[in-house]
Amino acid sequence: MVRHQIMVIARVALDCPVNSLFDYRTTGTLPSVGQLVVVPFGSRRQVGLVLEIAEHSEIATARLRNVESILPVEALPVDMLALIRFSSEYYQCPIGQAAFVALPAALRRVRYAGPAPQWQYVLTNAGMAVAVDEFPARATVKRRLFEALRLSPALRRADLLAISASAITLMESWVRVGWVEKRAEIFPHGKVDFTTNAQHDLTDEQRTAVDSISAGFGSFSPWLLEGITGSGKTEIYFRLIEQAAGHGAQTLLMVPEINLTPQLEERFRGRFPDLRLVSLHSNLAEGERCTNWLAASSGLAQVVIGTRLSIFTPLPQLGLIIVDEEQDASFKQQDGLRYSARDLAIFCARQRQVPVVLGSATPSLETYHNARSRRFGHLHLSRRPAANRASIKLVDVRGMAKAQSLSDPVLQAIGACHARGEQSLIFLNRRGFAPVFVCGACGWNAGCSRCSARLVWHLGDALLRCHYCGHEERLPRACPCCGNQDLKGLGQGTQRLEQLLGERFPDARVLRIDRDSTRRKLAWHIMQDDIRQERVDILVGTQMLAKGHDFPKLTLVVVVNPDGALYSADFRAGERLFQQLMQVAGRAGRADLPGEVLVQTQFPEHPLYQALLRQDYRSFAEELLDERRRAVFPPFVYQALLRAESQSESTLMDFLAFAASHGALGRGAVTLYDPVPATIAKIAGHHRGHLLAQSASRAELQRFLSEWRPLLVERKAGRVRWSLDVDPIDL
DNA sequence: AGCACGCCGACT
DNA sequence: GTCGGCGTGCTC
Repeated sequence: MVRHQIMVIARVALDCPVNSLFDYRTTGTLPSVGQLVVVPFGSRRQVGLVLEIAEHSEIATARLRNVESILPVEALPVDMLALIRFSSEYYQCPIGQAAFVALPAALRRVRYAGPAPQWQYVLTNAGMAVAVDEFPARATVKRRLFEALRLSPALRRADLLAISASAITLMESWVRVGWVEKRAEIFPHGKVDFTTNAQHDLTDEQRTAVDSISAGFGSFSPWLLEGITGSGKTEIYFRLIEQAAGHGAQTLLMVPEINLTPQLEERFRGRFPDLRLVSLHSNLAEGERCTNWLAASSGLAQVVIGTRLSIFTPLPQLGLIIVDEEQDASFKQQDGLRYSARDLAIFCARQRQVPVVLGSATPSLETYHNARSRRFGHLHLSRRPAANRASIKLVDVRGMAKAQSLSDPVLQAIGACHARGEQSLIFLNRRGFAPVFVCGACGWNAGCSRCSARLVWHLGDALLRCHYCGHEERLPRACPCCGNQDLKGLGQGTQRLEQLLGERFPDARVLRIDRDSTRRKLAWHIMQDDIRQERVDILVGTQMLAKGHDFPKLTLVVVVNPDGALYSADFRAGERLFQQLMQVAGRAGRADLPGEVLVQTQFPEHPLYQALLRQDYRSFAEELLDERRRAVFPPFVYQALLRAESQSESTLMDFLAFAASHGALGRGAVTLYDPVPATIAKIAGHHRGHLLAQSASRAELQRFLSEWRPLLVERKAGRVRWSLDVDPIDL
């Protein structure tokens, strides 16, 4: 008698850009949904995620191959699988690629054998007996490392790297001589910090916020927590986390920048040395990230601090999600699975029935609108006490000679600040010496041959550099167009400001901080230390100085001509400018010193600046919302952007025209606009273009996209790289 | 994404 | 005559 053999099929998501699962036969131990398996795929073996178990397959039996093995990791819980499915559908990304955004790289290795221990270094009794003076005075790394060991109960790999790249080798040699013991532990104990550990009383507003949010523990409740720098948001987070942990619940705290996690982590550990905290961000070593992820997914970690990717951490006891600086653009992934971690946080909170807190001084209009229309609760923290709040002033530079980049009032303020022995920060979002290099005779200006962008003059090695493709060329001596030798740089870059300030204030120590000056490994780290140790008087820098860094002696912030954004093509430019200016203003005068912010502008009467003067984001946000409602822009409409690029302009335009010809799929509920060239129409020889789809209904837009995308995938005519960006934040 | 198969230019 | 360019198509 022929026994009918029941076949069990595992349907597996694999990291390849095909929006379907792959069927495999199973032998031996049956994998379960959510488990990671090793499967043969083409000529390779790959790790896949089992998403379904079935008894039949559409694929001919002869073509089916076997699941090779099951990785020694717990299966992903169903809510994580649901999140993966949702983000794949919503962001129009193949399921396999969505699945693997979630996993630490170590778990994607076919050879994964189990969790690697995470080492911590602790001084032994023998080590304690060593005096720092036994090291030669010039052995600075040795001294610093040893000092760090004595001051801290335990050092992790990451701590060592922060001290020096060679610290690990050094530490291992101390392990061998018996000064240091190496332990495998996941949760380092915080060094108790009595300054932050002091239980300061909450203000009434803070108390209200904590009580309102914690009343919603155990149910979905979204909150906007609005409050400027220094208004005490972090304290509210801490109290909530403490309460959640008290109930045995885990908290996910998301922050925008990798650089800010160690700072917050330190502070948190100091405050709650006994809470088990892990951090998750892409700067962690592969092993460490995996360990931390496992600690979170096992429920062991009570708190996870991380960047956007931490939204994909399975948290079995999740009780609270906090998104700090929710308006920050870094919560939106800009390639592959183009997710918004903030929006997914709201999805997760609903799915898991937990509160989600969106904290911001200057909320995104999307969030602000949600709060205003009562979909979100709205909590407000007043400004910090007037005594140490930065005052903002506008400096009208209309009619000022163009060449003069810093106005007299600004120079005076910098001088006065320096005279008081305090630090100032000059903020200019332009690297290099001069952004335009022109011929005085014929008007020729240096452009990039591969991009539709101007070359920027950089001092030092006397180069013209393209900020988009990295192309560099020598500074020409004569105009390549007319031979004239009268070539000059127009406009201001950070290098030119640095030079100017150096000449103007010869006794001040000027430090420039931008991507160029911090390119070297650890350079930025060292510079931050120099600033804190007051070895610097005047800082000149770009964006990167705006965020989070707390320099107590910094009391003056100057913003040089940020007017460009006022009349930008991007409808979000104004919103972003205000947010950025408030953020920069937050750098001035913390601690006990009053701060001052000067904004040099040609449009002092512009409503944005007028609202800024009053430090009144709300009235400005109201105005912007009104504008958006009238112009039918987000958040009153939903958008998806098709981004495409090709070496051939005509191939690009053909593709976009093809894409644009399917407007009928929208059934009248979706508008497809005409294809347009991107702001920078060509980068590194690739022409770039966009096509915007828009609808008043999120569901209609989704339905449209799910029918539209397969048509675009099908079409193969010429080399076009393209992607869909759902809820784009820059057009 | 990789990787293999498949048809057209410059080389030992 | 081949080596190799990347165009196209497939992976259960």
